[in-house]
Amino acid sequence: MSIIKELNEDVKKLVEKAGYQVDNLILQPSGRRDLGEFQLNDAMNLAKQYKKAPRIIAEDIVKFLEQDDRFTNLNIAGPGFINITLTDEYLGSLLTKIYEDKNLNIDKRTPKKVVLDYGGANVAKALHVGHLRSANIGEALKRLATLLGYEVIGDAHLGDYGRPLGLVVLEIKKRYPDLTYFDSNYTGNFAEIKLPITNKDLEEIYPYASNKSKEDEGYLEEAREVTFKIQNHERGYYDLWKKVVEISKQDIKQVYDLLNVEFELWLGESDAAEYIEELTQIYEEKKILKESEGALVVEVKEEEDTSPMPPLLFKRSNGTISYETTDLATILQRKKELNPDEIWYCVDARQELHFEQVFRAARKAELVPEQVKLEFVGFGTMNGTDGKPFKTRDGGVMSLKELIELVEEETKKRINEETVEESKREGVAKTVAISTLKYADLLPFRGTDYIFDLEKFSDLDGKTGPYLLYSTIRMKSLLEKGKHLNIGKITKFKTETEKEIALTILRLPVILNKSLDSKSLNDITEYIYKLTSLYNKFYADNRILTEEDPKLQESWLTLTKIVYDINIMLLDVLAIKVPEKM
RNA sequence: GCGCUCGUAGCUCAGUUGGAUAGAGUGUUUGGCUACGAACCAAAAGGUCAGGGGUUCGAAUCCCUUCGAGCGCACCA
Repeated sequence: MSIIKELNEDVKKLVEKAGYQVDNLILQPSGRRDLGEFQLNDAMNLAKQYKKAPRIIAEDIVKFLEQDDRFTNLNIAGPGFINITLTDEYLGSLLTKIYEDKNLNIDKRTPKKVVLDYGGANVAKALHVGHLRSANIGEALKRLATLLGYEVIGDAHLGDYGRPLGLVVLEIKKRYPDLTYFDSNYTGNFAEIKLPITNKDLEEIYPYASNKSKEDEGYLEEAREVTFKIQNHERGYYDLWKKVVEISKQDIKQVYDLLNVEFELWLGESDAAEYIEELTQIYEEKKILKESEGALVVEVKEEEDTSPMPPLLFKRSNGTISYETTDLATILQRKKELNPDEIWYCVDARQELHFEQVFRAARKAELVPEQVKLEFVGFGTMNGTDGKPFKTRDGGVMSLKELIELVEEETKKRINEETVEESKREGVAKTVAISTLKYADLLPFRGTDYIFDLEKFSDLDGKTGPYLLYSTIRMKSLLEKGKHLNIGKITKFKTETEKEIALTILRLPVILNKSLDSKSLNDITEYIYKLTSLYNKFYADNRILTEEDPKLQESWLTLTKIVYDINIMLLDVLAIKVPEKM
């Protein structure tokens, strides 16, 4: 348990001694720092319950708080706010403990096994700016949950099934009709046959085929047939598709590597497809499937629904499998192979209805036990400055690779040539560019749409990734220059800024848990900026290495180390790498 | 039509189970390197929290309503 939580418990006991019962007591940072460091609002809430004036209750509580020598400057303000300040000695001792053991500043949770579905990559399509959010949020959530004690298995859940692949294979057939893959008399092993196609070709072929299918009904019908053939493992078609997936996967992985996104599993929709037969059997046995307009559906509408709730499309009238069904099969697969306590889906908010249907259909067939939580973690859409989904000037969608390169051009210009040796400059420019993108992307609340402004994303000053990297590197540099000096105890504070830093450090456990509760990273991105900017103010106002008071100097160095360690830890949670120098 | 998410400074966004005087960044104006790294620090200016009503000690936050925006509503994924 964190030391700040222990302090909360102690205060709670004192309140109980005063004769009042509080369920969940939390010392909040005071909104009036001129009156105290923390505020306790419970007197107002207790007033109704105990039918007493809130100020009387506050006075009763303060009487007991006054007996504890860890507190000072206790006062009551307004309707009954109790302001509490910690003595310098006590505050310093708390920080010293945190320096000695980081775990005293984290509240771990009861372990759980979670499967996290994120990324959103589709085969034969380049990752574009719209894929940034799922990758960043998913990866950071995974790391955060792991830090707080969960076992999290990230799955890329590759979009490697369905009509898009049918379209790609069809178009390849049109362009290369003589490929061995299309020779039904071939008896050898298709896996050994080379495909004269690169990932670049695929990225061109898919949009072409997709557009053509919208204009040409016959072409679309052919694509449906090819999709059907692939889904039924027809020789040649199935093997060609496998090959296409392999080529595409390698390219996708490269981009995720750049973003520091690492999946534990690289399963795809097609892997879940192996469970479709078993899935169908379950639904048939439980008599859940219904025929409707030639298709098989699952009714998921409930009595109390006020919103539209169409049935889940299990099998299309043409015999192909819909993505609703592969998502159900994936749940079955995860239950059988991983048996998680929870499954989280980090996907675009526009898919909410789809997942509601899937979750209901899964419950209906009891694919997972009742207590297994299925959670939709939707994020807002990335729009352009015109408020519509982001497009480049020529109307296309900007690929992630292009975006990274654009920002990299900016970071290259700013590299300090005196500290970074030439051979490392390119790598540093890339690391800094990625930090810019990731931090800007994680800054807004997860659920709301936000504007993708290239200028904002290439901004390197102010509340940005580079600010955090620069400041953290500067702390490290300071610690290295002062490594011969004493470090380890915080016994003195000289200014309010230092106390502010100390109090901010103590908020960490609450921030981490709040962030995991809301499954949004903006609490963490705001927090790390707050902590860092406070430190930078302190840094600008004081000369640590030449300070003559040895106790003050040790306190300052110790404080620096704690802030540095928190930054390193939180940047790692956000999957942002810190270069040695920049 | 039904439903979901929203509307906060010129712009982009925060805002704690409802808490005291609504905050950041950016932009504008201005000051600070012979300095532990200036991708930094400091100061000024900038608000009818979309409008109206309600709940209460207290509302940007909860409820109702009007206006406005984006998104979703089975054989695409």
